[in-house]
Amino acid sequence: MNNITAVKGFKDILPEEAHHWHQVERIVRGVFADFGFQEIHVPILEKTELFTKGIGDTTDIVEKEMYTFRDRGEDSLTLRPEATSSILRAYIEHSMFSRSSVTKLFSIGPMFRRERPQKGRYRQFHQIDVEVLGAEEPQADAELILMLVHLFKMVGLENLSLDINSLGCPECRLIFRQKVIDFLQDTHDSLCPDCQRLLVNNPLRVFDCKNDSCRRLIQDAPSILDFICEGCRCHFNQVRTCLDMFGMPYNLNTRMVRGLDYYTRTTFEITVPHMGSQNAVVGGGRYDGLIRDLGGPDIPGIGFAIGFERLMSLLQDRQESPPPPVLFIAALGSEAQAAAFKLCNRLRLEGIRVEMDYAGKSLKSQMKKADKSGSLYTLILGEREIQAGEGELRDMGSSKQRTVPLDNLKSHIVQ
RNA sequence: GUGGGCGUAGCUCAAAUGGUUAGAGUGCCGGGUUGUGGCCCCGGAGGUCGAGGGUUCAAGUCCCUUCGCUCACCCCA
Repeated sequence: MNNITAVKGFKDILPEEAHHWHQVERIVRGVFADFGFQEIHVPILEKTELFTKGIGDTTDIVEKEMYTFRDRGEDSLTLRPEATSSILRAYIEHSMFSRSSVTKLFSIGPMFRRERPQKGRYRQFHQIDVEVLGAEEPQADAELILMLVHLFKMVGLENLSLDINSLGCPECRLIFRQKVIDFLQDTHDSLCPDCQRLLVNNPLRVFDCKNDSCRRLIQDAPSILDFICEGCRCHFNQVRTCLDMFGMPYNLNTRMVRGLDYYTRTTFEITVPHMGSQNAVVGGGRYDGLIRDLGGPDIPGIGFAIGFERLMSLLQDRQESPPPPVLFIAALGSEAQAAAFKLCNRLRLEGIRVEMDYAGKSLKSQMKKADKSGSLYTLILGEREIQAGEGELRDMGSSKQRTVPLDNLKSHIVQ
């Protein structure tokens, strides 16, 4: 087998799976509509600069996971590793902030990260991305989380674990950052090599380490909530009050940090057990300085991304099959075949799902095919039936059969 | 980037210590049976045993190399 295969980590979504995706998308879009979100399509290719500025140039994503190349010797371009940067770029580029004070957007599409593929992790994967731009109020945070949980409920998932935290603003985070460095300095040598490196570049991410010995050290580390400024503390408390108002359970996880540098204040994550370290189905948070950093006005924002493949893997048990055809036409002989071909397509134009076999095989073979397709009815056409302008219509459920006129077939079919 | 597992038919897998023309189930194609289909029966097509090299009279099996897949670490959604 020396055939050309798909690129490593890039997956084909086969028809049955695509159908399941579509079902979930429909539900998701319905929820977004209820909450006043509008869809935006942005390109999958952007100037590299957008991501180094947005995500942060010391993050793993930017450092070693992006698909970056030169466009025929011109600009450095990158296949987007996440959607927020692109959406904000579009928001700024089209001055969408001047249309209304608050803009609610969603987008669904592929992202690209060159990591080693694994269960629940692909190099091309899909995200459902949601952004609220222009709302600083804690209500916006709570509302977004409410919608998220509602969304999961609507697709049939409940009792998932919601973690929330606040990362503070750049000012108070700087103070906390130093506290962490001070705290870990003494135990520096006991940290794993990765964390030793992180301590210099991005000390908060040491909290994310799965290494047991690092975790033990971190247990006694200071909590960020003890160091955030009055404004951030107040904001976060209001978010929590709102969540309580909705009766929404959550874990306060002061060790949760995010892998993208742009996050500020409220962050949240939905995880599911038994998914190893690929357990984050949703990640999100506030990014109040990002629009400004990308060259736009100083407008606050908050959003989240759902890992589509991970979401779908949780739904595996309750997937419906694509709808079967309503009618299968089995034709015998070339004359009947020709008539069936015409009839088949005429009915399709009238909005009925019809299938037939063009190969002109034996009746048995065609009946087998009809049965396999799961069609509700089968119409049997022979030369004799064509002459008479009628056909044998069989109800596949009851096995009852009757002769029906071809020009009025539709009225005999109960869809 | 690091580590483990696995590559035999479209799919799921067999083939004891190396030993004749590499098998089964399922799916596909055809035929028989049947109340024109489901169940059952018969037949057919489909494999360079991932690739390359080595050991041997003899390699799917042993050794080396390589490629691919997969799982975990890492990271993230």
